[in-house]
Amino acid sequence: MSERDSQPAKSGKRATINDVARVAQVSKKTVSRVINQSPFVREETRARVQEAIDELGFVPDPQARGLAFRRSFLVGMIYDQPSPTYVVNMQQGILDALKGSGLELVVHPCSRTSPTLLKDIRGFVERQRLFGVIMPPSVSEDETVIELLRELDTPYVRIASIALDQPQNMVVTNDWIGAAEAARHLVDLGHRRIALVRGLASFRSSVVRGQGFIDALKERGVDLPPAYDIQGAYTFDSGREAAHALLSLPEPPTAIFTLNDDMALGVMQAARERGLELPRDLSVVGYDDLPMAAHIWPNLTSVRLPIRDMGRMAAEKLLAPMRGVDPARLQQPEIRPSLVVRRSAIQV
Amino acid sequence: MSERDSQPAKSGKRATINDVARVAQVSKKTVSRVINQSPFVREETRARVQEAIDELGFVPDPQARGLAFRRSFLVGMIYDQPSPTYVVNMQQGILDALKGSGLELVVHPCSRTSPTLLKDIRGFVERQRLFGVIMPPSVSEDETVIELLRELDTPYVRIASIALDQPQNMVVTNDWIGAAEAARHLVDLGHRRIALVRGLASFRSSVVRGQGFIDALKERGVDLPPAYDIQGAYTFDSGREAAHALLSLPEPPTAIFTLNDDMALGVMQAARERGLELPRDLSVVGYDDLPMAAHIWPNLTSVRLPIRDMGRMAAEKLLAPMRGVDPARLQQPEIRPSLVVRRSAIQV
DNA sequence: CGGCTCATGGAAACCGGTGTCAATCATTCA
DNA sequence: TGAATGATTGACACCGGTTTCCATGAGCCG
Repeated sequence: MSERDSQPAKSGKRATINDVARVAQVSKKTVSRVINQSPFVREETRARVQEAIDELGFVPDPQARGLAFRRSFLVGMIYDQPSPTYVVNMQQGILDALKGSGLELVVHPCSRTSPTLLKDIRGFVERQRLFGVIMPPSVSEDETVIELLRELDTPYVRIASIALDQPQNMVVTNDWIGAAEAARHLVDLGHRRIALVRGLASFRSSVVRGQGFIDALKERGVDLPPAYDIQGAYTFDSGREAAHALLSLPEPPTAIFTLNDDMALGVMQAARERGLELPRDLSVVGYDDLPMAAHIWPNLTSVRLPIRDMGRMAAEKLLAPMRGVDPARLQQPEIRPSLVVRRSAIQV
Repeated sequence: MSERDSQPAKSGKRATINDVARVAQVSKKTVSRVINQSPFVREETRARVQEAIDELGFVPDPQARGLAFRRSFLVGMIYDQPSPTYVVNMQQGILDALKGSGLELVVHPCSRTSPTLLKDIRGFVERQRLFGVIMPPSVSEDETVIELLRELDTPYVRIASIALDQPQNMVVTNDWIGAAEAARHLVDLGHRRIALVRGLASFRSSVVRGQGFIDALKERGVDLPPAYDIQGAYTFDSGREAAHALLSLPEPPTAIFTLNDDMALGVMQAARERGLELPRDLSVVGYDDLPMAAHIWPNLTSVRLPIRDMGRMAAEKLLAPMRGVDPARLQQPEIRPSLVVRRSAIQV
């Protein structure tokens, strides 16, 4: 084990604001001003206080500060997203942005179908007096939850595939484009009989992605017959069933686009159950680009969303007021997914 | 959207302990006693106070309470585990146990190789005055971190594959058995040339699992020649390389056991790159039973660990003192993994 | 019936910061 | 030079709980 740092132990006791005040020969209120970057402190005084802070290794107690501010230094991530990869990457992104800010991330999974959803969230947010809340789909699309957060006067940022809210409260992913790219890719490979397996209709992403796919096909002069437009549920099994249905058609598709990777796996499974060889007999394109997409056989062509960056941006929006950032400058460009071409979709 | 509950809005303001005291006609100290379940309150009084609490919907402020207790109501999960599935499941388990306790979960990924590891953790734990910390491997195996937590006088629970600490601080998984089961399974299928791809040597699990595998083979009279014992790194690529090495041997194995599923995928990839057909030409068994194990082709036989339960147990150990549970009664049975038999390993 | 212990409840200080508002200081204007 | 003006700073109450210490009433014994 290599050598590691660690604080000089500070005599076992944490320094308080009073200690700093004594050392710097000022009142605790002035120390508080320095901590909170108040502009009403003479530079000379500020420097003296800062020196005392550094010398004592003083770090203000978040609980005491929070009590006085009537707001904690905790950011809540409320999610009902079932994909572990999505969740962990987003947590990472949020933590990237939170680093050094003194804020911490509290995770709070939930179920939109639970009858106690609102009570749970209210309890969580209100009790902890959260600094802010970040929500990915699909809970980000639940207006009753948003209404609750507004009532509780808690800042929030929603991540979703369409702008449901003011820019400072949204990180928008352009899922239309992602699906459109997939469509163009398949058409360019020569496919004409291309099927679509959608996700849960209750997810906006499913609608937006589906539309992007259909629009792009149309652009290229390809039609999506109703029989090729299947409603899935974002699960492996729903993908499998959809594929069996599609492949039983008198004129089965030569390519299938699924709105997430789990369903793509289900499609591949079904194809093999029917004795097809992949990718020769069927091209498949997924959405999400899970790590395993690159690890399965054949490697899955998929649409990648920069989840971690999305988490980071969401957290930055939450931090903006604290940092005095102009909200207008915050209107980051829309998140654009990119198609990662691998070997599951080939020339027809 | 169906009807949902939600508190009756309580006139916009949260009730404080003073409000409760006024309504119940007692001092705030008495209310405090009721909240903290002090035995020195007459039953009649306690009931009256409880009634007032319920009527007002009073919930004590964790920040104020924490300030007075000099300890927050936050549980930290510190991890360097790269598998999203593992992390999310463990978070779920911890939250299962925390539900209703008033504690929240704060996540804190870290890197054991970072030169600032200890400083980071110290800052996190000390600043937040964490109620406790839960650590899965491999950070749970880092004694410098444990030493730090002891110095900070912060309760912790370690999850690991061997008992590194006192029972109240440990959730132990019996990885020896999991690997042994895999070995027996392969031998029972008729395999004799069985190879092992280990994980990072810095993970205890890799050592324990490897030993379990070797011991069980020996039990069955099968030997593991050095050329069949490959050091991997728990990554897809390391599994792939290991398999290429193994399959280039003059006498290649007919089965490969990898100490996690990612490497199993790498092995499968390598096999296909060499034109082998799975599972006919090579049996593969993994460890972890990631969700995708059941979704890839051929379905991966793998060893499953009840990660969520492990997280729950860890959190319960942390809560035990608060609940006045006898630490002796806490010595839950060791966690036993189970082999999930699928189709990636077949009769030779 | 007085004295004493035990169980309870209350007043006030404290946890470690922040807000309010008035006092102090340095400059500038008349 | 005195007063006005604006920049700095500090005293004190307060955030919402807990703990310490003391007072009070009840029950018990001689």
